[in-house]
Amino acid sequence: MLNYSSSEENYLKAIYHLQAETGKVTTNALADELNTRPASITDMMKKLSSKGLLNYKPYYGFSLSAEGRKAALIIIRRHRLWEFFLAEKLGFGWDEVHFVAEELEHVSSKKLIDKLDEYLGFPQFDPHGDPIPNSKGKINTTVLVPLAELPINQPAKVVRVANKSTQMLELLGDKKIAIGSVIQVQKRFDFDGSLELRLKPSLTEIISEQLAKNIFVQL
Amino acid sequence: MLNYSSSEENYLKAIYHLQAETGKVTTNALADELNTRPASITDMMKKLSSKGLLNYKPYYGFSLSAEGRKAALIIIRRHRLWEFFLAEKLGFGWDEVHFVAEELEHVSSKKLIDKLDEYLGFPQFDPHGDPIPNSKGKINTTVLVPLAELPINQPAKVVRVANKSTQMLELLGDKKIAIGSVIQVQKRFDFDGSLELRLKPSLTEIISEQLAKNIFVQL
DNA sequence: ATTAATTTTTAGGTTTGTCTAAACATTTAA
DNA sequence: TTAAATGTTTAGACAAACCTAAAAATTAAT
Repeated sequence: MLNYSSSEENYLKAIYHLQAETGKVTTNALADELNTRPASITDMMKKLSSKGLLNYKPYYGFSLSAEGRKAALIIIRRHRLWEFFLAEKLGFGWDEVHFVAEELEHVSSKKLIDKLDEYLGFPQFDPHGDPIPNSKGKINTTVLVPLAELPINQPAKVVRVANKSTQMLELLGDKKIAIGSVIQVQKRFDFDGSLELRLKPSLTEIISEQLAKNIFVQL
Repeated sequence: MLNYSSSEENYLKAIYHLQAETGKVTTNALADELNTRPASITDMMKKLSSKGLLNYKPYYGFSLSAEGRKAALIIIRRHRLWEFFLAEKLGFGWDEVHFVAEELEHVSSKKLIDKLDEYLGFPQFDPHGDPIPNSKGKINTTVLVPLAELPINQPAKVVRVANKSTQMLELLGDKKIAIGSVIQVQKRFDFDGSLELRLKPSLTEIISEQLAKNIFVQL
């Protein structure tokens, strides 16, 4: 198993995420995601493609090779296992785990990660509901329904939140929405896409369309 | 609290250890400890002294400032807490923990380390018996007796091993010596300094002087 | 007390990962 | 369908952390 620098790992991860979320990976989108300049992206793309981790032709965009994808999933595995550890064992809030896991994910010992996985009881999802790849880099990719698209009066369970910002997680806390919450959409306001949710028989909340797009449910 | 690069942290730690073990810190000794060239040491000494972490005058050697010492102890704290975690919670062997902790120690979140400390039950010693500094950087410095200097027939408990190499830990495993073992020196062979130890009424072992110098006991 | 050996520092390079500014391609709009 | 806007790449610099080779300072030996 090869070893990559922290920078290389961050690029691989960012490419994977952009590919999964928006379908296409462009120089500017990556620069934006990684808070770097487009020129730095071009440089790193050359490097990673020379290592066979991605397919790249100038001006034609890029995508992860099979090897690059696998490397990205290993890094994502580390990240999510550490997030689980921080939340479950050390009592971190789900809005705090991401930042610390960004550092821990670059510790590269495979044995460490596999032992940690075992110690944690082979968890399937991180605290935000994202699936944790297994030690071979295989990931469970169930397609989930964004709350914004849930039919009226159809009960469903919150299983994932897509945005990890403190701001969003604070808002969710305020609305009493967490992973596992069972929700029903009582009304959809077409004007702005906002939703009236029923959380418990006696508890309803109004949420914006923007928030609803970041909450994923399972029927 | 300031933040240092992994390299800076490794230098601080190495200086601390050399200072504690041999009393003096020279350019060559440090280069040796860190597997770098003397020229690199000089470069970094300039950098660290300009940051106020050590006292340095060309050709006059160097020593940690109060701030540098505190920084070093924070890094050592992280290292030893991770070692404890790896051994205690993940089931790593004591010969495996050092290497992985070398990476984990550079993750800089103070909250992470303090929560980890709490989770582990505020351990006082790492798996090799080295004391773990507290969150303020204070370290317990009991002076211990090397087994090589233990009087004949005086029972004592093994509390620390100074060398962390796989080779030494393998040898200790073979001789059935571990932290906590109660030992008596039955005979000292002046020719080569080797010792005949009594581990249990029915178990004696011969060890070299070199090994005996790396084992520390408490009466 | 010179000379020799050793240690430390300086001078000048290299690699990695970043940057700015300018050039080049592609896409969009008039 | 050419011009403008946008997106991407190249060219050249820079800082961090390392290196080699040579110079300078210190220490040891005759």
